[in-house]
Amino acid sequence: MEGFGLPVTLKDVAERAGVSRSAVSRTFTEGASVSEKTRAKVIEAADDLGYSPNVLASSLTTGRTKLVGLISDNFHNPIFLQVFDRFTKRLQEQGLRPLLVNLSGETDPEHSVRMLQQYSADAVIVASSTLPASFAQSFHDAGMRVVHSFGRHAPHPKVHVVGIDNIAAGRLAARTLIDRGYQRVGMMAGPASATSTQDRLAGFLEVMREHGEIETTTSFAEAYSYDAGFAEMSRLLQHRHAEAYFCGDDVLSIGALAAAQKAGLDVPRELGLLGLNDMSAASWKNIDLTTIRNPVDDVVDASIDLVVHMLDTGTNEPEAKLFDCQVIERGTLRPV
Amino acid sequence: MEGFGLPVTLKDVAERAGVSRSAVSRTFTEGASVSEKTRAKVIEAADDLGYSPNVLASSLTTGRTKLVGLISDNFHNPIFLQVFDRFTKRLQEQGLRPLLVNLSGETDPEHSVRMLQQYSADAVIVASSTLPASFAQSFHDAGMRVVHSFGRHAPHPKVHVVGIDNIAAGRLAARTLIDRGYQRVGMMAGPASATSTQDRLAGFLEVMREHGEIETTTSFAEAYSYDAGFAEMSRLLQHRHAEAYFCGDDVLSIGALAAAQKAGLDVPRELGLLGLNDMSAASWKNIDLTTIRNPVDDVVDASIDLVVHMLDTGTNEPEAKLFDCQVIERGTLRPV
DNA sequence: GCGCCAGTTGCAACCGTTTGCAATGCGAAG
DNA sequence: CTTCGCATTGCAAACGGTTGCAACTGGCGC
Repeated sequence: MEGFGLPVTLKDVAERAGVSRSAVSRTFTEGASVSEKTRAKVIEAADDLGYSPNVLASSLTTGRTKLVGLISDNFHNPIFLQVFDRFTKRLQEQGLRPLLVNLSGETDPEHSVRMLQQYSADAVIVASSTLPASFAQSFHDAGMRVVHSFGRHAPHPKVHVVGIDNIAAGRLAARTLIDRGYQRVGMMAGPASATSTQDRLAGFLEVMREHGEIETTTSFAEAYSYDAGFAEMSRLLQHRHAEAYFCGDDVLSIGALAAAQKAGLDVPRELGLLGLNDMSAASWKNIDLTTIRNPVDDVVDASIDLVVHMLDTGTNEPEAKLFDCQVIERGTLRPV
Repeated sequence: MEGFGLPVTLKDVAERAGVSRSAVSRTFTEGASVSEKTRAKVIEAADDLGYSPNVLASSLTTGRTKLVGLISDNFHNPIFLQVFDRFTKRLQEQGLRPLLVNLSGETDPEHSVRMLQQYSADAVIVASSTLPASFAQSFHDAGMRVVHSFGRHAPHPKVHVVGIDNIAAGRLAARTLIDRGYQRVGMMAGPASATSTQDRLAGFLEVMREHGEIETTTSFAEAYSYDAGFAEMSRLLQHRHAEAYFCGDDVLSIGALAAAQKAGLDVPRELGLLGLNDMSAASWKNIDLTTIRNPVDDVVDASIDLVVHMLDTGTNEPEAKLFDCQVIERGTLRPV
């Protein structure tokens, strides 16, 4: 059980155990035909030498690397730390290895496709609530197995999608504000280009249209960030504003909250705020944000299930799994 | 430039270009001898077929995978999202690929060593401020190149270490509190087992010992988390407590801040709080935490420089790079 | 004691690439 | 027109594994 620098190979083990290389290979591959006797000899020799099979070499013939591309463009939103945590843990449990790709600004999939092909990744997980469906689809077109996590449910999807039902979340937000009797409401959305923004807004407006008596306004922050939320809310507060806002997500809400406080408004008495995600900071007592919870763990788990299933069965019938959200009552919205 | 499912190999390109496989290989490897004419033919054929060389296969002969293990046990502290962001970006810029490993509780390196060996990672980055030096060293012992980021500077290190000077940070914290005239100070540290905690505490106490006139106390939170900070500060406030606390890190500080507010204490008038890290939430106006900034970007960049240097030159003379910290003035400490 | 079969084993080819080496072509110098 | 040298090329053997196939083994029933 040593394992020092000098890489020990199949051949070394075979020689020491006095068997053929095939025998060694077979004792390390599930369900291959080896007698208990030789297996024992091999195991012993392997342990002595500190051998562990080279996955990459075996991938050449088996075609499986157990590498899974984990692509995201969201390295600023704290909720994504939870996402990465869960993804990595769960993938590891399945014996899969996350190859992390930081899209950071890049919006063209070509480069990522290329590089994941070079590493013959077994599958790709696109973890982003802002990228369009076409992005994930590029991987599919390149012949890779892919699931889009936190993505949008397209009408005729070519790839697996799992996420939250953003339209339903928008509706839920609207109903939540209505139930609390607000007469003037607004949505302070994220960047208009994000698919999540579009859907949340659509759901929100859909319900509000049924309530003509309630004055409804809409605006867009420049990014899903604290600063953008602060800036946008500061702007809104300069004029006649709504009594309560559904914000695109939690960081946006927190920025908005800070702006409200700075303007001397009492939250929730004078201004209501509703977030989305329920990132851990939302529950901090010095934030205490009422928000719609994003069941991150469920989304991740379902994504991994799909990945594993694809890998096991080879099938690729695109599936869409959308989870519902629920509101978490805290201190930034007045009670019903 | 197609690239559909059916993987296209060196051989395919060679046939289409009417050259040998070696020729193709050579046009894709830096500084190999190929004439412009054949190179052109090869490039064209490759483009037509959508070929990109299989890194894994080539790694077999070259011994380089361009895979870098990125190991962390810190998937809860928001500062680490910044860390991952920077690491992934910078690695990508260098043409390296981060293979993310989530230690999550596991404290034994053996498993990770094994798996990174199986993938013949070119190098390993251990990104953790809590793991002992021995952890990173295991990778060294297994013959891998490794740098420990955010680690502790050991007297005779076997591996590269880059991080912040936690002892100096502790000293700085002490001086900061002293300068502001606090007469009773405390350190609310993180878990005693974390190396960062030990060093910060040591530095803090070192300076305080020179100031016998100032009453100094120490306590440990159970984790580097909001909840632990809240709990520990709540406990402290039940008895006679210090006028100002240096907290183990920012999340701990924020928990402490919440506890202070809940107890009706005015911060900073009745209680001073000093954090460490300067994670992005610290600058939110509704937190506004005075804190010691952790130059995360510098640490990451220096780590990557070391990795690249090791990969280029093969040398492995262990080096320690420690960065200094500075305090960021905000609203949780009274002015000098 | 013989034949049969299922379970083991090793051989050798292959996975997609790199690379040492020898063979080739070519231009320039004599 | 030789000769020489260098740049270019292809062959074939690696790299560390897997796997189809044929040869072998042993145990069993007859």
